[in-house]
Amino acid sequence: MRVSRDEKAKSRERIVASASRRLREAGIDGASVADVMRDAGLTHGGFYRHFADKEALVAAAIAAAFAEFAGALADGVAAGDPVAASRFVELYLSELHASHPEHGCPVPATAADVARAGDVAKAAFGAGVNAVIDALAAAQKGPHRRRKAWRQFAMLAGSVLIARASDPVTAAEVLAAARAG
Amino acid sequence: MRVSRDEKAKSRERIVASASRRLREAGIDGASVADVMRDAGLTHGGFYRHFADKEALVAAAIAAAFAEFAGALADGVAAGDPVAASRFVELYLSELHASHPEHGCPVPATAADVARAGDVAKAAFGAGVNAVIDALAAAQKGPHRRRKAWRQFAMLAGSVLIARASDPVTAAEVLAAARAG
DNA sequence: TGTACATCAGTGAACGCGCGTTCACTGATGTAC
DNA sequence: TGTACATCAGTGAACGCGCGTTCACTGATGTAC
Repeated sequence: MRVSRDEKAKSRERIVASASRRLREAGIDGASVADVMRDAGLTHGGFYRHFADKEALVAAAIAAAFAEFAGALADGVAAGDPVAASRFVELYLSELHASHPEHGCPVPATAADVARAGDVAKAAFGAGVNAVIDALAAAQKGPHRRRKAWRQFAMLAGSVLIARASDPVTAAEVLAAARAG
Repeated sequence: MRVSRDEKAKSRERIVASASRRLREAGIDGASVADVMRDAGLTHGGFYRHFADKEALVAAAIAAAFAEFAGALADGVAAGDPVAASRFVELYLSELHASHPEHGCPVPATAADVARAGDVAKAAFGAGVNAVIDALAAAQKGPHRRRKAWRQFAMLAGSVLIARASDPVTAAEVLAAARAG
């Protein structure tokens, strides 16, 4: 049942896309190899034709999640468009984003897991978050744009993180406070 | 081998303290019942004389972690002492805190896990984070103190979260940016 | 206060389960001539 | 271009392992008289 090189590349893409979703939704432990492969339309045994081990998949999935997120962000806030920037903040702090980690920012969804993972995953995460900051720094004004971008982004990610882990009343309060900033 | 009511209460305290440390260090899945009980000087079989299931332990451990953290914070920043408040920020953003989640703030350490847990854990988390905000709001100035406290705390927690999940260079950058804020 | 008995905190073996990973196998793809 | 053979993507069963939870048992504690 060997498939062509093209088919293999497409399989790999589906595996990584599936892992990137499941990772954000269920965490590293919750995204089992069998589940990820099933989502990709494959059985679990073939996994090791694509990745050396689960850690390699996690690193690829983190990179893919950031590429998707930072890519959309860079398109939106390109050239310092202030309307796009404020729309990004609004969307980031929305109930929709808070309740759908699987399609959202990788930072609140995966950072705690990555903090306990190996250097390969941390390198992928660091590169990804730097790309986000690059895009956000372009939308800042005045000096110290990059520092400002870090602080703003940390505030956004922290707010969504707290909202997701709290009861509904507290979740609404932290998101409203962040929107007012 | 029955022990006295006093001894049982002490056992429970040791179990919760051990769980609160392990939870922050290794996450919910990483803090196994057997490990927690071993840390408390007991064997795993007796666990169910203290808790209905692991979820109940997690909720108790979250409450304990916040009580320890918010208690220390409230002592420090009581009566709006500005020196204590700035020392809190400095300590929160320190390398020491970033590299020792097991003795640190429960938010960056446990929020992503709690977001995937049940309502009991979320209620404990929400109550805990509200206590932190109560203490921090007292140290803010001007109107909208509570909103400001939420934004500041989200920025702090987000920064430590990102630092822990990143390569060392990125980690140092995000903490430095937050300190400059 | 003393005695007899019921309670139950803690022990350690056992359970079913899902995990990451390995392996023999299949048969279409890719390659050498 | 056509043929013979090696490669290897994907399948599905199997592995060892650690997990949360259950259970029979022990013997000191707590209680009823």
